[in-house]
Amino acid sequence: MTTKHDQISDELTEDILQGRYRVGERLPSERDLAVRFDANRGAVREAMKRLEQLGIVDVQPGGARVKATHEASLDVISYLLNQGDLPDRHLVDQILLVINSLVSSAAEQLLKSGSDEEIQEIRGFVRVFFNQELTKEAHNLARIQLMQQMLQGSHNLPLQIIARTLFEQFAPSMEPIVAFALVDKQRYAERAQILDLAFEQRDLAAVRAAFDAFSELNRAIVVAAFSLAQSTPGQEANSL
Amino acid sequence: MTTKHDQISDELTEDILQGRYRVGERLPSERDLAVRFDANRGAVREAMKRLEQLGIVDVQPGGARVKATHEASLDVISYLLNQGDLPDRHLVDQILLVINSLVSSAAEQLLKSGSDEEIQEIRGFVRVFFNQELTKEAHNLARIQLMQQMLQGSHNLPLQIIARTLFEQFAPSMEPIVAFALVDKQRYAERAQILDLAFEQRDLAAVRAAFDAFSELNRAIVVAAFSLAQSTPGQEANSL
DNA sequence: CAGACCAAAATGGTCCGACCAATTTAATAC
DNA sequence: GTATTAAATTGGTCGGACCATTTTGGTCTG
Repeated sequence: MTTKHDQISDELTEDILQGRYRVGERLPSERDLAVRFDANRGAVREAMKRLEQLGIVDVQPGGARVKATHEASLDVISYLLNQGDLPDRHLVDQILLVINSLVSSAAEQLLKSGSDEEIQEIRGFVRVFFNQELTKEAHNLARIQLMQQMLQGSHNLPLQIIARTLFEQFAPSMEPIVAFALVDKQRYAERAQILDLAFEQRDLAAVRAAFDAFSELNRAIVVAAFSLAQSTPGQEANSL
Repeated sequence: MTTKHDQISDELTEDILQGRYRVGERLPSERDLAVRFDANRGAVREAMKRLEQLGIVDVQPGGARVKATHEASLDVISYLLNQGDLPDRHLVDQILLVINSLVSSAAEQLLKSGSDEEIQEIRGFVRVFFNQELTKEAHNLARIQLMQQMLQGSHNLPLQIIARTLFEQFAPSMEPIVAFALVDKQRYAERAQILDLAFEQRDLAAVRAAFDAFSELNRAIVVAAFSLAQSTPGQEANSL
């Protein structure tokens, strides 16, 4: 069972992100919230601490005030994604773009300062895609691992943290979509060939281009999956 | 005055990030920490909530365990930056790279889906650099504003959040460096011209190239400032 | 001596009631 | 209507207490 202060913070986060409080508005006092959630004030305070860390609330003596979404921390993404039965398509698209950009940047740093061994290692992960007999699950895993390896090879801590944070919120939200994903393994294999070659030559521009082409496929999968998922009646009924 | 639980969480964060606890090791119990900080357990718990949110500690019944830095949240960056009297040069470099990559990605989205009006607006911020008579402060501000406008024009919330989070931690840490910054306004003007033209033609590749060239100047400033700052005896004595 | 077992100690999660300093609100005087 | 002031509210902190779970130590057993 989740702890009480987690329930409280989750529910309040929902409320706020759903816009049930206007920006700048004052939240009920901790004492009132304690009553509402049938909890002790201490538990409420721990929940508030989380909201504060999430960057959606500014708590000061006198009262806690709601902040604008764009002032929030990266961790709000998961909440934003999970507001409907399907994740918000537009937001998913934005995230995909950012991840792509980050991994691409990782590739750049990898090429600039990575050892030949590291490049070879990455190529190993690229070549996985040469095999078109992969199961769908194996293919999914391979895509993720390739990106993670590139991130790791960048030796750029902020980059790694950002990408991981983003991905950890993104992946679970995509669960309801993943069943509809159709992977064109052949095209992946083709583009992996190009990417592998670009790595071999350590040609930055070529790697970026090849990886962009590669990412394009990722995006295409998601787009197609969304269309399928939306045309299929989702048999959920999730409200509070 | 900062609150007590903030002091506690700051001090503990220092300890952990400094490596005074090994990864996986158990932190002292909340009761012991309360004694050490001469505080109530409630205050300690609020501090722990922050550490948990920072992603540097995993607290569970039985004890709180230290996590690895790469599992942390983006907010650790400021702590990592402020561990010496000068920010860590290598980390600064990494951050600069990431920010550049993000803004560049913003430019891409801006070009793809931005209205002509938005492009015009951005160009306004680019043209500021045509004026080589700017004061140093004005020039600093202009650089920041240009990036912010590009971010905003991307209409990509995750992108904006990431960039802002990064920047908010980065900027204050650079304070001790900024005095040593020397700005080559002429080169900025030259490159701004190119960037402006690229925007006018809405040529993605050109914008990216121009912006990269532009960012290169930003990076050069920092590199030079670091050299100056390090060769100048910093007359600080900052410990606890 | 190693391993299974069990009781005691320790730990986080929650609750209650209380006090303080600062802010907010309401009442009051001008 | 506005400045002043007093009262109510709010977050920050404290102390002590109970519970369920986890750790820890010791004991018994093979």
